[in-house]
Amino acid sequence: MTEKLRDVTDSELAVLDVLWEQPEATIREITESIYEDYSASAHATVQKLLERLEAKRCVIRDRSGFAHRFRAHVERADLIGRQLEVVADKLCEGSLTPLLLHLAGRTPLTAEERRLLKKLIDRK
Amino acid sequence: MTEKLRDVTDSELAVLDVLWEQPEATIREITESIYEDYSASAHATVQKLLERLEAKRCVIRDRSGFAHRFRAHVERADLIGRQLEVVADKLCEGSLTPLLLHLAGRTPLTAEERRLLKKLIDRK
DNA sequence: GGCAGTGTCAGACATTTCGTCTGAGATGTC
DNA sequence: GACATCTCAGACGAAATGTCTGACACTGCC
Repeated sequence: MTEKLRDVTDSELAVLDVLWEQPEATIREITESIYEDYSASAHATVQKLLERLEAKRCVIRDRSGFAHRFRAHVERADLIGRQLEVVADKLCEGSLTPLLLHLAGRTPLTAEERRLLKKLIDRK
Repeated sequence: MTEKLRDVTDSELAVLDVLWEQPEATIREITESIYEDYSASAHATVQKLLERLEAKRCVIRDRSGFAHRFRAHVERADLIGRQLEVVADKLCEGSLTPLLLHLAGRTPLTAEERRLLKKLIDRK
């Protein structure tokens, strides 16, 4: 379904961060969130980032109004999952299990997190 | 210590794969492992990849002989850890815990892996 | 000593990606 | 009509990446 959807850039991520904060926004609003001083070129830059994010299916564009409105089409968790798959493909022949074991061995956890984690593992 | 050590490319990874298989190798040996037919240009390509891997401190070069000999300076697990950190930095403010929880929720596991995993979580 | 084979190294090259920016033109407001 | 605001197409430079060439050094054998 999701087709290609290659990696998301840091700059693109900044745009997505805005869209994860509020349900939808125009280019102008996003630009003002990201750059401290608004300018025509900053606007154009954000426009280009959104264009690429749309191509990557990370964003949905509503063209009905004069100024287009954008909504996030992926959650942060989707991106996390995707990135983890990329790592697994590169280094573990696609299996996520080694990543899980790796993290389990060296991530500092609170007692509460341990409990939750074990519950997740046993879920079926 | 490890300085910059940026991301490792797929082609560079192919070189590292060879070096993870055998303790050390010359450029010629690596080239013959990767490309089906050896050629001067393939040799030069591998040379360049090794040069970059050396700059990234992923490989150690022994210049004492006529043909240099190379050894891996990172383990596959190091790279896994590094990549996971990159993902965490990009998407989870540097924390590995979300990654762990994410994976725990959706990685298919055998009973044996479950057992091992819980042991890892409780260690310490 | 000379020569063929093999090395290293420096650097060029085309391609792609990424962030930035400009200009043309459409649409809205007053 | 004048002006602000928007989209869109496209150019731009910098950087990364994989590939390749040419110049030169070392080894070993005749």
